Amino acid sequence: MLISTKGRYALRILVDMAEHGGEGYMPLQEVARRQDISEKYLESLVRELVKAGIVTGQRGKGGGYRLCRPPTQINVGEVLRLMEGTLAPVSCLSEGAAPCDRAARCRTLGFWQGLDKVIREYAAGYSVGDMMHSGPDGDDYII
Amino acid sequence: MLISTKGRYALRILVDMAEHGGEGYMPLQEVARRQDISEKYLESLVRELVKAGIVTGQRGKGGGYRLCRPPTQINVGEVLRLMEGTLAPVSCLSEGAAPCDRAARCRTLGFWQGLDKVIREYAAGYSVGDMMHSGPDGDDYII
DNA sequence: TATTAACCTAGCGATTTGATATGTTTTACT
DNA sequence: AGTAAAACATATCAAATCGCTAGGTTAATA
Repeated sequence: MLISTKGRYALRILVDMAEHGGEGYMPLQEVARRQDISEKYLESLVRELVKAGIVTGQRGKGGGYRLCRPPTQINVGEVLRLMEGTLAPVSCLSEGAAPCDRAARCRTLGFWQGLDKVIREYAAGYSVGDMMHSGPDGDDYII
Repeated sequence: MLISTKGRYALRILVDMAEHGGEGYMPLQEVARRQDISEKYLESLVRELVKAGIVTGQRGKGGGYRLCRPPTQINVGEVLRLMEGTLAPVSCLSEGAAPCDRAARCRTLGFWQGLDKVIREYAAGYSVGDMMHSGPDGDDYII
């Protein structure tokens, strides 16, 4: 499985905030209730989004989180790479991985590089804004 | 990470056998030495390939394994799905996964379905035969 | 009969996953 | 001033998975 709950939940949080958040801050409790995910677990995920400058938090009563950018400016690949550490399908293509000493004569490397490319390109072409009015079967996804 | 050593090693075994195997059977020891992978670990992987009818084994002296089909007839997606259980990027798209009750209103599902599709289509277009004379950077991969 | 190699089963340390628990600090409202 | 709400922080943990290793048994050949 390429993507764990970290990446999946992070996207659901962001889309939820994009859909239901207005001008002000949205408490995580509301997101957790709507998305039916443990609030405490979401907290740990959102903290990463804060560190990365994707959302920002406001403490205290009336506080919560909100997106730092318009949803169309939040790229899905960026979010997934942040939450999962990498989007590479195999470890030898991870960012910062030690270069494999078999690389020059590896018969499978070309395949993995190609796969990595299609994944990265697909994700790069998708934003949180694209997801906002999306349903199953890509009914509004046009490349 | 989408693919573990199971999938990666299985492909290396198959390409190795395609390249170095002639008419007869090739002992796994040779593959392990050339590929620098523990023979015992390879055994457990090859057994799955045997069960799936991709390679066949011959016991005893002079025995070993050989491909059941020409390399161009062995699809990479098939091998990876076998070894990894699924090629789906997220659990809700795995073969035989319980359908998610949020599916109808899930904003992220369309994205995942699209990603699943590009991965499946890419892998479906690649065979072990394609890998045989391949190097890094997809120098011989043409869609 | 000895050797070779596939076949089989069990287990195991390390890591990751998916949380839960228990707080502390900041802010706004009354 | 006091209280409630919410972000922020740290530790812990059970379960699963990964990447092997160990120690055999069975079948075929020379």
